Amino acid sequence: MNETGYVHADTRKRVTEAMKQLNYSPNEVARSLYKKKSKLIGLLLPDITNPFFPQLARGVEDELQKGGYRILFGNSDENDEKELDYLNTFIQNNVVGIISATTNKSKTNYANLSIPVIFLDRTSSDYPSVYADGKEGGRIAANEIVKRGSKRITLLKGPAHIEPAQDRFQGALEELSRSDIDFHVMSTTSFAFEDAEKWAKELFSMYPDTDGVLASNDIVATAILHEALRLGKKIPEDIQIIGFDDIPQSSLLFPSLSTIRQPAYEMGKEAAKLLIKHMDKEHIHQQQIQLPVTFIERHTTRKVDNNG
Amino acid sequence: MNETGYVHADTRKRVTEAMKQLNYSPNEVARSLYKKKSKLIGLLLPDITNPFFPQLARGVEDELQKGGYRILFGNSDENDEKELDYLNTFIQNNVVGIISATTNKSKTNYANLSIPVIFLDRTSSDYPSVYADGKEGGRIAANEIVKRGSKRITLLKGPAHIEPAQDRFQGALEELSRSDIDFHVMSTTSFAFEDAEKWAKELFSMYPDTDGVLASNDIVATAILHEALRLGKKIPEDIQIIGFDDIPQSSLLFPSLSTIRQPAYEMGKEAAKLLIKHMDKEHIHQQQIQLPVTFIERHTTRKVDNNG
DNA sequence: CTTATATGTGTAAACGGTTACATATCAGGA
DNA sequence: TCCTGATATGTAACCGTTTACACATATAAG
Repeated sequence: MNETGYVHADTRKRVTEAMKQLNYSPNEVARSLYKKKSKLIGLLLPDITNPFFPQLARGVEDELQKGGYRILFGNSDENDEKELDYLNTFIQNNVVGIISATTNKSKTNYANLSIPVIFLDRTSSDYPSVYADGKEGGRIAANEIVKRGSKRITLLKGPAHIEPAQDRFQGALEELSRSDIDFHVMSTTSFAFEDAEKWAKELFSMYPDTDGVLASNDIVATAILHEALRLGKKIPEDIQIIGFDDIPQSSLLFPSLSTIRQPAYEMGKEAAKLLIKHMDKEHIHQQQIQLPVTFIERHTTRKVDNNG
Repeated sequence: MNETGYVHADTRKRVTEAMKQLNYSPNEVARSLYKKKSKLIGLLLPDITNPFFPQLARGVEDELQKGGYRILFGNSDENDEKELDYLNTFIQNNVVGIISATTNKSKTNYANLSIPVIFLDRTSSDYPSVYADGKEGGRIAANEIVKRGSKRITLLKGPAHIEPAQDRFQGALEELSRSDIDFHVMSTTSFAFEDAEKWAKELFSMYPDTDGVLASNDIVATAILHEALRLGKKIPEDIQIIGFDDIPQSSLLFPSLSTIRQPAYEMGKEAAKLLIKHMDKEHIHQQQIQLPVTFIERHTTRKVDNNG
């Protein structure tokens, strides 16, 4: 007997002792079946192998664990079919909520769900979501690199289907357009390091006199950094590089990477908190939580120089 | 009707169509309740935020996903209570198997489980397990650094409660003892980068003339590398460093890190395969799968020199 | 016509909990 | 004595499947 009715202290004790003796633990499956509710939530990430996501995942877990929730986990690889597949098994297993960092553009996969869904690292006007201010991040990056004297900037545009990549690109584009600096845009279609190495080579062969690169994320920035070093360029004297995300390894590079930091762990936590509020049917004021982004000055950018 | 009895093709078609129209999908919870079996497996890792583990996790997922299994995921932080807690909820949710990369020494937590358990990145004589040959890795590392001319070696001993850390230490110790090289051992108690930075400082203040470091893993090696660089040492001329694991960022460091590679992704896959075999009650020949380890020569070690 | 086989329908128990409700006992207060 | 509240016990329906089995019908083979 949990919660209701009159239970004498002695009886309660006898029962708990019996439970211990038989080492009984309630079957969550049966409970879930009757209640049509479990203590499970679904977490869908593009690829846990991408160093940005473990932080997110950990934030989510740490927060959900406090509420006694457990995580059903899947990698979507940004593949619509896989995503739908996971979503189905999530609901088949009676999850009470979903946190998704991946999405088909239209979000049709999520339209008919009767449980709360939080988008993480993704924006949405229809669904609650938690994300960093990518556009502002792009602006900051552009502003900082210009302030530090780069004159021929290459702006890397991330994969078109990845929302946050486009936001940061737009922000940077906006800011660069406002300046009187020469720049060109180079489009990339993946965030994999092996691909990034190719873009890096291409960049320096097409635009050998580039003296500033705004990378679409830290992985791409790392590839650029490597290639620049390989070509004998001095960093940050000959070329400045600013990344995006501030994944853990960025501070470990040499020279360490200046970047725009997204607070990944906090984003995960916030998403979990927001989900719990939704599941508790609390009245929610803020459906969209935008976290701030900060410039982390390290050694791929020069010290700021007031003379330009 | 699945499988049994006579079903006319037409009827089958009518049924599937009806399913589609009502967009019915079977409730796994009810199914699981009756069968006392789910399609869920529990995956327990120390900390997904440690760059070694995402690869493992991905290997596990990719393989299990093929068999239609889904993952209930938890981070234990090598904390016995947390581990036990997750184990309990795993069984309460009718998981059909567990893959664990974490353990209380005695493995008492696993003693009374009626479902197959595979230890991953951990050795065990009582349970099936998948791990890399850490001892041999330690030997190789010691041999390679000696071969390349380091004369005053510091051997870093990882946290005592982490099995693989001890294996690689023993291997290196054995090999160094056999040589006529001076070396000293320094004990560390964590793999966190922030702590590693402290050991690095301590190492160079205690043994300033060290010309070779065998690190307990790549994170620690990275910290050593940083500190050496900060002190103005030339790498690999003044000091050679060999890491362990070959986490993705090791090739991205500057100079890039020579290390002993563990095939993390494959280890995850093998563990999943072995688990599936156990669940299918196949007769298992090899309960312990040891994967080979390889020396990855990069730029924190000198080119091999036959003169010593 | 009988029988075997193919196909379809219907009923009910079981899985392990939760919830509702009915009932029984016993104390103390009116 | 009667009533009320605290405590304890018992019964049954329900959650959505799976499985077993009984029964009905049609068609083809002997």
